[in-house]
Amino acid sequence: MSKKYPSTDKAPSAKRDASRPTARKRIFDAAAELFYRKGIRAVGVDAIAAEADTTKMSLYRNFPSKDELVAEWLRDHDASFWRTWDAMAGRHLNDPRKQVQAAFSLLAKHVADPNARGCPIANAAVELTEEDHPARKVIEAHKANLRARLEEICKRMGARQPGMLADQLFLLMEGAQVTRQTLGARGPARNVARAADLLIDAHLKMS
Amino acid sequence: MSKKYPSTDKAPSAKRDASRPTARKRIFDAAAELFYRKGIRAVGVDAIAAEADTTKMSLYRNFPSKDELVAEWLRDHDASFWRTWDAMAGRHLNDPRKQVQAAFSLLAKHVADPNARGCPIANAAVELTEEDHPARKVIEAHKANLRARLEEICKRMGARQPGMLADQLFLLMEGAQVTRQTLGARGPARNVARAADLLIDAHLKMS
DNA sequence: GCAGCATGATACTGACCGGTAACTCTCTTT
DNA sequence: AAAGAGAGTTACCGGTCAGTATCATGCTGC
Repeated sequence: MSKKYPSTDKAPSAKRDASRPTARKRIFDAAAELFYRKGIRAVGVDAIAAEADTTKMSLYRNFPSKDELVAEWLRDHDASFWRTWDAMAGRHLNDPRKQVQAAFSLLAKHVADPNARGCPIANAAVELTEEDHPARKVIEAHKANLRARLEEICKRMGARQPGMLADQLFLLMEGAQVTRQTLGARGPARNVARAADLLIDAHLKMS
Repeated sequence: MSKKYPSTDKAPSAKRDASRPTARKRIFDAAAELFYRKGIRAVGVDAIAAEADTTKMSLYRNFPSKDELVAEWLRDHDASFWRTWDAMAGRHLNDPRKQVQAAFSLLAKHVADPNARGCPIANAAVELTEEDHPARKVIEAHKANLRARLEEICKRMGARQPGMLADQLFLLMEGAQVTRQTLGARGPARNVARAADLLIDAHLKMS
């Protein structure tokens, strides 16, 4: 068995198929799925290539290194995160309170997903400890941006201490994502939206 | 060079020294430090042995496998966590509110430590995704225990919905630990104790 | 028809992974 | 004095890690 198919056999084919995504896309999608589900360090480039139904060579033709592939995955997640966020914000343009509630509602829905394993960017922060890893600046920029947008909304809600409220809402968000991975979908993460409401009320009553 | 020291050379020595900790202890301490600082998967058994100033063989004489060493490290952390917790609780035996405040004060102090990198048990939950990893039951037991103790205190504080308040305080704790790793010691984690106070006040006013 | 390009296949490097075998040394206990 | 236990040393195992070289294949635009 396995004698590198003599020429009589039909060629391996399945080469060019208009409906088939490019090797780059298949690799990227496979990497995203495996990194998220199993963790970054737990997934090797061979496993990614196999899952993408291609070879390591195609991976290295399309991405300079595994580390850069990881960074690219996180950049992609960052972009899609903000697309979702902006769409949500656009639906409640003049109601900052509704914006926060919608954000926490999205979070609650994500955390309830049976396949959820927290925030890929926060998880990467835990796994990738080298200071010069290309993913680190993506991580810091994303979280700083989220924190800034929260503060902006808190200001528009009229909070007396918008920075502090933003910090506290941020902690709830991050806590829900990581708790998903220890106590599951039916754990404390369920109550994250109600906690946010309570904190907002408390801050607005300070005015 | 390196010709397995002819008998003329003094023996490698440095063998038995009463003041020197046992190989087991040195290995355990080195593993704890490296796992916490660099991450579990980022640290190999060779690195642990080298840091402990011994060899891999001594590691495997004292621990059945790396996975078990990891689990043992987390069990040790769990035990010392509860020793600290119980000491704290003992200082405020009849004042549950002071107990929560003391717990969050300890958390705030830890998060401010320049070498802190979050909760080792929560970090392990992010890194170790295999369901049958021996560390997983340590993780789940520890976090479930923490959640239960919080609820007990919330009951004694007279909260109308002690389970919900416990969930929300739990989210703040976990959020502070993970945020330490993305936005640093001067990030949102600074305000975790004040958030807890606000949530408790809000819940107690429901009565 | 032909050039260019994306893809595939196979084999390889050197380093590291977790884990083991076999032997020596030294100190402690009896 | 003998025996045993703890520890150190060296060498090794098969497997996987990230990353590369080389050659063949097929599709597409000119």
